[in-house]
Amino acid sequence: MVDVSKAAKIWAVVAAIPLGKVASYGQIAALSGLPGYARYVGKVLKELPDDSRLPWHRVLRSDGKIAFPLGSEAFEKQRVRLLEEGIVVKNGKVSIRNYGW
DNA sequence: GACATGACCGCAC
DNA sequence: AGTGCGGCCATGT
Repeated sequence: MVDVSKAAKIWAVVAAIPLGKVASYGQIAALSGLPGYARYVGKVLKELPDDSRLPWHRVLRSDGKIAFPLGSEAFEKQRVRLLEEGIVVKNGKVSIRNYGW
C-alpha cells in the first residue's frame, strides 16, 4: 500500500494543475516535496478509484507522452479527457507549449 | 538479502 | 529521433 502522508501531498499537487495545462510525474513529485519519487507518483495514481475527481489525466511523462501503450483502454480514457479540456494529443503525445505550468 | 517489475527521468549513443 | 542504460522509490516473489 502507499504511504498516505506522501500520497496526500501528491493528490494536492495534482488537484492544483490548472485547466488546460499538464505536468510530468517528476514535476508532481518535486512540487510535492518528494524529489526522485516520480515512480511513486505513478503508483499512487494507479491506486486511485475510478470515481476519483482528481485530474490525473493531466499527468504525463517527461517527454509529454501518455504513460500507457497506444490503444489501451486507459490510454483512450485519458486521451478523451485531455481533448475535452482542449489539450491536443497526437500519437500519444501532447502538443502544447506551456508544458509544466 | 538478491532479483524483477512498474502510469518514471536524464543522459549518452 | 529512437534506443539503451543506470538510477530512482516501493513492492512482491
